[in-house]
Amino acid sequence: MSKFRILVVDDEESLCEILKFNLERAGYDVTTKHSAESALALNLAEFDLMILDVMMGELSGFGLAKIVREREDTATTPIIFCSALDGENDKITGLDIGADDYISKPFSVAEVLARVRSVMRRSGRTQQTDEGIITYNTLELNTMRKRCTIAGEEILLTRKEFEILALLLKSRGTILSREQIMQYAWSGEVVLDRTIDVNITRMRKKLGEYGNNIITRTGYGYGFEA
Amino acid sequence: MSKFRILVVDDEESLCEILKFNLERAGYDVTTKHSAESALALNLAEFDLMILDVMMGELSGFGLAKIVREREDTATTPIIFCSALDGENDKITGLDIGADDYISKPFSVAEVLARVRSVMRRSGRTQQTDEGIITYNTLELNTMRKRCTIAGEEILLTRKEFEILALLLKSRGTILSREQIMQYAWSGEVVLDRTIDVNITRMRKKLGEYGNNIITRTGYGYGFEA
DNA sequence: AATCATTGTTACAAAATTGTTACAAAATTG
DNA sequence: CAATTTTGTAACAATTTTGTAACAATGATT
Repeated sequence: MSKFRILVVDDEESLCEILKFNLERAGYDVTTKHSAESALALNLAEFDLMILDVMMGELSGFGLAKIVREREDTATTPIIFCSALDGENDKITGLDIGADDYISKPFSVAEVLARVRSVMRRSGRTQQTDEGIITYNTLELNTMRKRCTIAGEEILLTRKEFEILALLLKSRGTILSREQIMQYAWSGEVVLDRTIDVNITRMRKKLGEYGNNIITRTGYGYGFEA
Repeated sequence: MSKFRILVVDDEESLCEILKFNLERAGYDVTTKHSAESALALNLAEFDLMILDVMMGELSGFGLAKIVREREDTATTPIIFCSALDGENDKITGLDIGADDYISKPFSVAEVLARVRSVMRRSGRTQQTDEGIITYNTLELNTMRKRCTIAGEEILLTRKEFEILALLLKSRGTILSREQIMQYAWSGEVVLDRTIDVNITRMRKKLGEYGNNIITRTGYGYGFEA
């Protein structure tokens, strides 16, 4: 399993450690640096996401970000900025979004994780099928091995369940009609609508918390949402 | 065609930097100012869009907006307000002045980009959907997700409500007869006229302020207006 | 064959939605 | 302004849609 690699650049050492600890626990591969300059010594192209402090030594987070953007091999790497609290910046906290994002200190671990997930989702990196792996947070579907894991723990899904989940995850954010789901997971074979419902129910149970991510839009169908 | 020029006026320096960084990356030409007074020193007519903070020093964003509206050469420049206050009163004042959009802090970069795109679309008189998303100010209908949001906040619409609203928004500015609405949202199925009225009522309630945009033309039908 | 996991179907309960009606309010018309 | 038409909307009823347990059918495995 290829983990997502995150680079954290912040001059506050303790903050780096906290982020590293928590992000690693969430299944990410984390590298920390305490200055923009030392970060530049790394092969930046290998990171999937960067979390940069805005206020840092000579070269600020923005400065580093500009360099990252200019390099062809890192031009599209998502960046999350964070900056120290100064009262006014307090206003900018909260919200979960995508693309490049902004977090102001102090922030909660949950907040950072939410941002990271969100950015990952937006950038489509979670969908890269390099190795046929689809992930959402700690939920992982390996389409080659036909295996599903949550935080490394294997969840035994049956074939139909796996196919449906794979489709829902790949189409994350869109509501799929039962027709569409049937077309994909049953390859055109015709079964009753209710069969899909039943399979959804069975899957939700197995997925625990993640089961709640499978949403129902009455009258339309099902979808997978954050 | 030259780049789209955006003026950002906000006393929060870090926020300006973030907006500038991201908007520039999105291909816009961005100028930032930290007070309404310093913004007035610029040739305002050269901007295609302004993003103004409401709360700022002596001359507020509203004050600046009024001046912009009064000047003949900037009277039609689109304005997006942002503010930490999200009271209804603020919102109304802003929209009365002729703001094209309103974002309340905290907001995400993605949100701002979405609004900017939306304003550009409208000013370019190309109303319509990109990627199945229909917007009007902060009201957004995502036809893939079958989701309706107002300033990012989800509004739960039922299927019929969603279909009707989608039709009204797509046909913004035209009055649609109940026949037409029925044809679209009920796919030809026949129900009483009054059923549409009831669905309109239900929707208006859910949409809060935007409910007022759904207008009644006695004897004709309904429409969505600015 | 016996056992087991998977899958589809069915039936019923629960939830959500939609439609209808009745009366009040508003708009229009004579 | 009174009469009439049209619309707003609360309340209720009907219908549709979904959740899910239970069971049956299928096919794989021992």
